[in-house]
Amino acid sequence: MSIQFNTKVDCQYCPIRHRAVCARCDDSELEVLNAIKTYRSFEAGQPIVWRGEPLQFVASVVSGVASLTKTMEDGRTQMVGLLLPSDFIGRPGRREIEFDVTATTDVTLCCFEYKAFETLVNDTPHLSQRLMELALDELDAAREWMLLLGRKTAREKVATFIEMLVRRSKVDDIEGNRPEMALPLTREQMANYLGLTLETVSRQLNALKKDGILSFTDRRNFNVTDISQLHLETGDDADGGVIS
Amino acid sequence: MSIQFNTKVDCQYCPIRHRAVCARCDDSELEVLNAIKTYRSFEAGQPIVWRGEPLQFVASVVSGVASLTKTMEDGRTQMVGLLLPSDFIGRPGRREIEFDVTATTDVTLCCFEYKAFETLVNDTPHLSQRLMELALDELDAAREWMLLLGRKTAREKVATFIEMLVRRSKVDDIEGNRPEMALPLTREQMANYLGLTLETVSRQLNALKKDGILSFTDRRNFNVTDISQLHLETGDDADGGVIS
DNA sequence: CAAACGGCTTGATCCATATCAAGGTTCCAT
DNA sequence: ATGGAACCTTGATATGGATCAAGCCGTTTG
Repeated sequence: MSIQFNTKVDCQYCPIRHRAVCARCDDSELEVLNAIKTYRSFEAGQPIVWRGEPLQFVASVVSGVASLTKTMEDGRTQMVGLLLPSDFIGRPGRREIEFDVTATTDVTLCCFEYKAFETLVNDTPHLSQRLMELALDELDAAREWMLLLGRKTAREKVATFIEMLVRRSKVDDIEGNRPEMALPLTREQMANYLGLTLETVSRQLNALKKDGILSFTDRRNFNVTDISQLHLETGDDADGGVIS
Repeated sequence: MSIQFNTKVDCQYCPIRHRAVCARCDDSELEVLNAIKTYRSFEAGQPIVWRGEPLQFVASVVSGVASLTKTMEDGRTQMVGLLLPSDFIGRPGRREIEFDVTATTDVTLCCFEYKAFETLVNDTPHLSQRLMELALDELDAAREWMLLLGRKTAREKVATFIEMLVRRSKVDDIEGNRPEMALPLTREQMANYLGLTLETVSRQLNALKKDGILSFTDRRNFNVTDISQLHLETGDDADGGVIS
């Protein structure tokens, strides 16, 4: 099965309304976006955009996870970004990108035709400001990841990745319990994100499990059993840790 | 000696006029910038901004090289950016940064008081557009570096660094000869940029010299003797190589 | 001028992670 | 239900780069 064109949800009920590129838009601006947007779905594993291919659309991730990857001639691969719900694909003035975008889980995108969106951005400070914020957030994230790739140990890398997943999908229930979470990536994809091999990722995940920091219900679903210890394992500043 | 406040150069004669944040500005916009700008110099090794400290000014690098570094509690350090002439320090809406900015050579900055600049950006699309371009360029560079840090060998890392220096300081003379260049970083700083140790950097530089790719007049000054071989050593796509 | 210091090189050794290899589990297609 | 493919685990071994160590060079300091 190929790309799905789905029924679109009204912006007012959209789960990413307050974090996506439209976050600052008022009701009338939202109406314009609502009119031109289309939804598309991609199954896990499907390519969304190839490197160098001119973008037909820009989009917000509504649900699911997509990855940005760079590949060397000999096959070495580095993931350079992970797109979670509310993250944005595409930038004004850049019709081409120099990495591949792939759905790593089933993904639904809220798409805008490239040219129409660009025009809209020029007329809508609320959009262009938010786009700048999103770009700067990504820049911060990329630099944080440079520290991880260049200086952290395998254990620190894996712990940091898990902690990031927890932070980005903050949906503790009322009690503050952490519901079970799913790893959105295979061991190999995690390895490509963390600059490791899949064997090392597997060993480190099992080490964190053995040390009582994570528990697994199966290979993809886990709970964080000791969040403050997890934080200590990331190598990041001691203070950032939240005892919950 | 501390920070120097220098006489400022008129924008019309400014060496970074066409690449810096002001690149798209017209004459009248330039006049406004000219009126509010100040020059400051920092000696090699001096801090420019500390992590977490509220920015007093934003600035373009006019000459010299500055670095952005992140440091872990135990002292592990990763350089997350290298600012060469025309690069910009500071972003609208972000009064604090989470890395240190340091002069690695003697540096001259073209500074704008934070609040005044922010106001100007809001009223000047030529500025805000250019600021977005610069941010996206940095994002591209950061992602390129993620590939380097996560997947390249020590030799590829060093070759990539040298090639980047050559590319960014493109000033071949009329014959296309490459004049002697200076390394703007110590071995230790290069190591922190490349995710290596200083010993490994030293060994790889000497290996490139032994293989006839670089030649050194002293420890800091070198020539590229085989630019196409240098490119091959970077591990990047075969086509990007320019035979000059 | 000597001494101290920062930056760099070079050699010897070590070790974290890669690589190689084999087998297990889950899920899907026939 | 059977076979196969994708994914994951685990063990044995190899290795690139880190670490430890010593000494050199050039420059600054006393």
